[in-house]
Amino acid sequence: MTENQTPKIAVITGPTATGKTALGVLLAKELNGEVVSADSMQLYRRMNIGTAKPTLAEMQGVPHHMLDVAEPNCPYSVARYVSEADACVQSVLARGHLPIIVGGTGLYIDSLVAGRDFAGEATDEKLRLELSEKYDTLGGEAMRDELFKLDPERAAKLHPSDKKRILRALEVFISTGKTITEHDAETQKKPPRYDAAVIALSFAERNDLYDRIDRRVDLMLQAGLFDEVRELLNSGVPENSTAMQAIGYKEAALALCGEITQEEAAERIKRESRRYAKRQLTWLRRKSEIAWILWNKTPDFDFARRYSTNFFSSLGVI
RNA sequence: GGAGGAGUUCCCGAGUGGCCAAAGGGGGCAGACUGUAAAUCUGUUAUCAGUGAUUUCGGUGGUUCGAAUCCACCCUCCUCCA
Repeated sequence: MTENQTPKIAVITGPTATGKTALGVLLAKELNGEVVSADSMQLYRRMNIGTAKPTLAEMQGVPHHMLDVAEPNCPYSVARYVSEADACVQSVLARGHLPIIVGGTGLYIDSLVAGRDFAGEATDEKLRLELSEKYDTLGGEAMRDELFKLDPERAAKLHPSDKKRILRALEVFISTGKTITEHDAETQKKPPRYDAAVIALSFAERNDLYDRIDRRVDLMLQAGLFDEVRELLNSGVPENSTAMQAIGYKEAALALCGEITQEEAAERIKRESRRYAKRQLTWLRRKSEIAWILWNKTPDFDFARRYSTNFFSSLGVI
C-alpha cells in the first residue's frame, strides 16, 4: 500500500569521532542495509588515515558507497554529491536493501534527503575569479551593496565579510538571470526526496567528545598521517585544493614544508577537529526531528543498535 | 652580595594618573550556513543586576578628588656583575 510513498531511508550522523562508521556497519549487517557515505572528505581517493575512512576490515563486507569517488586534485561540490549519492541510494533501494546514510557533512545529508536543486549548471571559473578580484579591490560593503540591488533579501542576510556567499549570490544571478532567493524558494517548494529517520551520535559531556578526538588524532599521527599527506603533495595535489583544506591535511602540509613543527601541527589538528565537531553540533542541534544517542564516556554499540532498530521500526523505515 | 628588567582579565600581550572592565591576538562559548561545507562567516567572553552596581591589573600600605598607571615595603621570575 505504500508503493508511491517517499522512500524511507536511515541516517546516522553526528560530530566527528563518535562512532558513526561502526554503528553504520552494525546496523547494515542487521538490517540488510548498504552504507552511503555522506562525508565531504572521505570521498577523495588516497585520503584514508586523516579522514578516518573505514578500512576493508571495518566494513565487514557491508557495501559502502560514495567513498573514493573523486581524485584529491579535483574540486567536488554539494551538487555533485547529491546527484551521485542519490544514484547510489536509488540502486540500493532497487536491490531491496536499506540505504543507511552515514556521515558528518550536514549540508550533504540535508541536500540529499531534500533532493535539493542547485542553481546553475556548472561553475564558471572565470566569472568566479573575476568576482573574487572585484571583491578584493572594492571591498565587501560595495559588493554587498551591488547584491542588494539585485537580491535585497539575500543581501540583507549576508555580512559584508561573507565573501563566499556574496559572490555565489552574485554568480547565480549573473549566470542564470534569477536571484538565489528565487532558486531557494523554488527548490524548497519541492517535497523531500526521502523520508529520513535520523540518528545522531554524540557524547553527553563535551569533554568526553574532545578527549576522544584528541586520542584519535594521536592514532592518525601514529598511523602515518604525515606520510599520507606527503604522498598526496608529491603526486601533485595542489595545496589550495578542496581536498587539502581537510583538517589534518592542511596542518600536515604546513609541517612538511617546515612552516610549523610537527608538534605544532598535531596540536592544531586536534584543536581544529574539536572546533569542527562544535560546528557540526551547531548544525545538528537546530533539527528537532533527530533522535540523539549520547554516549556516557564511551560508546555502547549494543545499546545503540537496539535503540536505532526500535527507532527505525517505529518510523516504518524497517 | 651588587646592577638592571619584569609581574595585566583563561593564555599571549598593549596600556604610565581620569575617556579602562582595560587595545589587539589566541583560546573558550554561542550562532549562521542552499554548487569550495573537515570550507566560510558572525557574535560573545570579570561578576551580578534590563542602560546600574560590585570585584579586578603579584601582595600590603600610602599619595591623590581620582591609580593598572605615582611612592614605600614585601613576594616571585629574568638578565647582567660578583
